[in-house]
Amino acid sequence: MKRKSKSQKVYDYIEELIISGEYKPGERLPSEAQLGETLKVSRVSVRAGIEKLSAIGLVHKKKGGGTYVNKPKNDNYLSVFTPTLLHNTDYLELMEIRRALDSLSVQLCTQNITEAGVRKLGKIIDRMEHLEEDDDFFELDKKFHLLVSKYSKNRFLHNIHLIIWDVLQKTLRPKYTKVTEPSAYDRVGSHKRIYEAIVHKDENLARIYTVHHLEKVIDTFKCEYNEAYQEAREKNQKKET
Amino acid sequence: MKRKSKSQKVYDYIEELIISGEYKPGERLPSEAQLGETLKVSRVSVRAGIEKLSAIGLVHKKKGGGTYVNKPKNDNYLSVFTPTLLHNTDYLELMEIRRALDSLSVQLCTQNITEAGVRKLGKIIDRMEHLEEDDDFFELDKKFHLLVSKYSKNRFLHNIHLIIWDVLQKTLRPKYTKVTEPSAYDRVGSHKRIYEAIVHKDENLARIYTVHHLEKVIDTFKCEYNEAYQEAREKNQKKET
DNA sequence: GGAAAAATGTTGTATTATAAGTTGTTTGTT
DNA sequence: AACAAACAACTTATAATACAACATTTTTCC
Repeated sequence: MKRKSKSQKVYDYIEELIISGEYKPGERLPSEAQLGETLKVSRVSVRAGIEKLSAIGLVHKKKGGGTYVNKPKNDNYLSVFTPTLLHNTDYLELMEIRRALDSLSVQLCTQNITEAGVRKLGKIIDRMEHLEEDDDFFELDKKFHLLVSKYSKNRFLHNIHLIIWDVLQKTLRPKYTKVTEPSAYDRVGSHKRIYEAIVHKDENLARIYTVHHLEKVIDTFKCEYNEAYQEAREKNQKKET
Repeated sequence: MKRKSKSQKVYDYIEELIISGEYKPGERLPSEAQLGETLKVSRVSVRAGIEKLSAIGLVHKKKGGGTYVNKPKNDNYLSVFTPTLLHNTDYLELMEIRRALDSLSVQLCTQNITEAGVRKLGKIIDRMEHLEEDDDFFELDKKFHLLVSKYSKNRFLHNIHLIIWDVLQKTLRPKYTKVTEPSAYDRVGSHKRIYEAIVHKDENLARIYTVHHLEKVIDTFKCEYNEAYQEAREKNQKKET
């Protein structure tokens, strides 16, 4: 099953090191030749991989200079949601956007959802209520909101949600349970309230519950935020030049 | 000033032909060798250019098969806003998203804007009011809303707006004046009302005016929409297989 | 006619070579 | 010592060629 191409191997390798913070914004990557040696692939494959990274705005190349990790401020706009940039404040910004977009998508969803769609949502709620380990809740949370956005029948909206959740999965997953643990009960109830509003075709109520739900998540995160922020500062101070 | 790289040349060339509809979704591109011959560049450069197109999800490659233009349904999610897909209904969907995002950004903008920012917005309003030719209104419209989103101090939000306006510029610019012509007076007034609400730090009013503004644009477009839809249908019928 | 096999076309990777830009060092002059 | 020019080393950009891996089309054979 190792059907991964060489260029993809390079791509994944570098992406991983950027996301993990091994390569920091502004820093220069090893030369193509070096990377090729490290990964045991030819320079052609290295270039192909880096080309992709540069296309989505994770890095940029300077002829004769080298390849550099992009800083957040660069608005090569395809990097709207490059995973690297998601720390603390960034996460809050993202949730603000979700508050706006989710309330729209739940509204449209209530208008357009089919009976089959309602059944699918119901199943997710059901699984949320009968959950043993906490590990799976992220998946269910994701599925629920993506299903809602799907039945909004707005393709762009759905795609944006796909991106957002992909980013959340990559960056937040590890600390997710921690973040939402205090409201372990509410998180199921929040979703159930939204679901029932959709069932009753009450788009206004669904929207209100969605906003409430997200504001609760934001609040919960803000409590953790101070901790995380402190940790980050300490870490940075250690590595200060 | 011909600082365009070979790979960029390839990228632009293919992108243009895809956007213009020369290469249609599902269609196979000429082989790398052929493209190289056409553009007088080596296969390496062709591959680099296509690599980028593939990274942002405009095309996909099949080893041994060829390179194909992606269909809209493919949710290789970086192609959220690939210009090609913007026709009629898509435009309405996009405006729905704007209604949600612009009301958020104008709200945040009102909270966070600086005095210098207010002055910049004022200048744009001023130029809107003293406009001779219609040609420039799109630029002013764009600048106004991007400035608002910039002062929302939410980087993701701003980036999404950058994408949206880039798409609008590429796809809608030609027929823009036509679409908004009926409301030639209102379009200045709409923006001015928003601006003044921002000046008076009334975020709620600013939000309401923004929603009104966008709903007006949507309505105006819906009138044109029927015409455009008819044209599209006729065109499709001609090319029916 | 249908299936197997061969031929052809296409992308993926490797190798080698050269051009062109960047950076740091050395050298030479004052 | 200070400064500038020249140089060397490194890096990305492009090119040309070759072959591998996979896909499609054509031919061959039964």
